[in-house]
Amino acid sequence: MAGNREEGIRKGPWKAEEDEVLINHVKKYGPRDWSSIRSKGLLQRTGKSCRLRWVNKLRPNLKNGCKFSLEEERVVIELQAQFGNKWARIATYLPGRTDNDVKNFWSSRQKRLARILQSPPTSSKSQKNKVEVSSDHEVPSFEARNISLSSEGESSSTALQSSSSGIQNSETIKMLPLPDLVNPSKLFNFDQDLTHQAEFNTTENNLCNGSQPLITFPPALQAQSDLTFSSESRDHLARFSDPYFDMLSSVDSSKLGNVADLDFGPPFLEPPETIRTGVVREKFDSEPDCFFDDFPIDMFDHI
DNA sequence: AAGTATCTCAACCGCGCTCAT
DNA sequence: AATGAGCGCGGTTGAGATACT
Repeated sequence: MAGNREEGIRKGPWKAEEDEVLINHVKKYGPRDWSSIRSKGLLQRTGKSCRLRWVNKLRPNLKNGCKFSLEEERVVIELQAQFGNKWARIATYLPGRTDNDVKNFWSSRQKRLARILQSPPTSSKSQKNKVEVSSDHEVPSFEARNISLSSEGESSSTALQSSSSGIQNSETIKMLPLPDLVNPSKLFNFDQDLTHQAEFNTTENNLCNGSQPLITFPPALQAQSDLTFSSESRDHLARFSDPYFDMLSSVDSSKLGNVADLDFGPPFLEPPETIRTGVVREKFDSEPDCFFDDFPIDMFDHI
């Protein structure tokens, strides 16, 4: 009876003895014929389970228990934007990482982002960044406890920074309609959307011409919101849209305490004037644990 | 110190593809 | 050509660890 056959299958955490049997099998026959392990009576595990265990845990040269480096994060972000959720493919670019590792990394990153966008303000400190809404959509407040600053910024990031610093006050920026941001299906590609659907015009004309929007979105996204921001707000928006500016990952707070000494790479080598001299940098030094606290209040007034 | 929230990781499940029969 | 087994992949879940209040 099939039920009896299924009953013999072990599930759950692997024991050391099972690992040993699996390793011996691979030594003998190579990483294949997974189903034969059970049919030979070596293990009461499905072939699938055996393969998974080997690929994710027992395979040589795995970086088990080792957090993703900034470089690895950068690669994942870049390749995810390029390939989508092709974790196995992305993992091939990261020696020692499995598709499961990449998948877990991305998943927790997205969860953090989702929570940041959805969680209500919990303190008087975060109240100042509370989003005022006039629509009937439920709108998240913006709060983040951690930021991560990739040391691998690219020229696009630098371009964004310098672009932003050139914007004059009261320019109009087309933004992704908020309801789409709140929609979970969109939410999980939020940073990707901003990064890849927005086109940032960095021409000299636009840097100097305050009447033109510097951030333009594809026509499909331009329909709804015309938002007006101060130049400071736009600086932050540009950082938001930088694929290598990962505000969501943890960073050593002790290092942030002396942020001036850190090497942030290109995005921070030429920070916008507001960051170099203004209140943003000052706050950043003193209160590194709340990214959105750095945003001027006016930036969300129109959402 | 205790309770709660969040994160990380390992493992399972279902689907689809490939290949042998 | 049809079928089924084996495999690979992406999505999801749950347990334990850690951080926060």
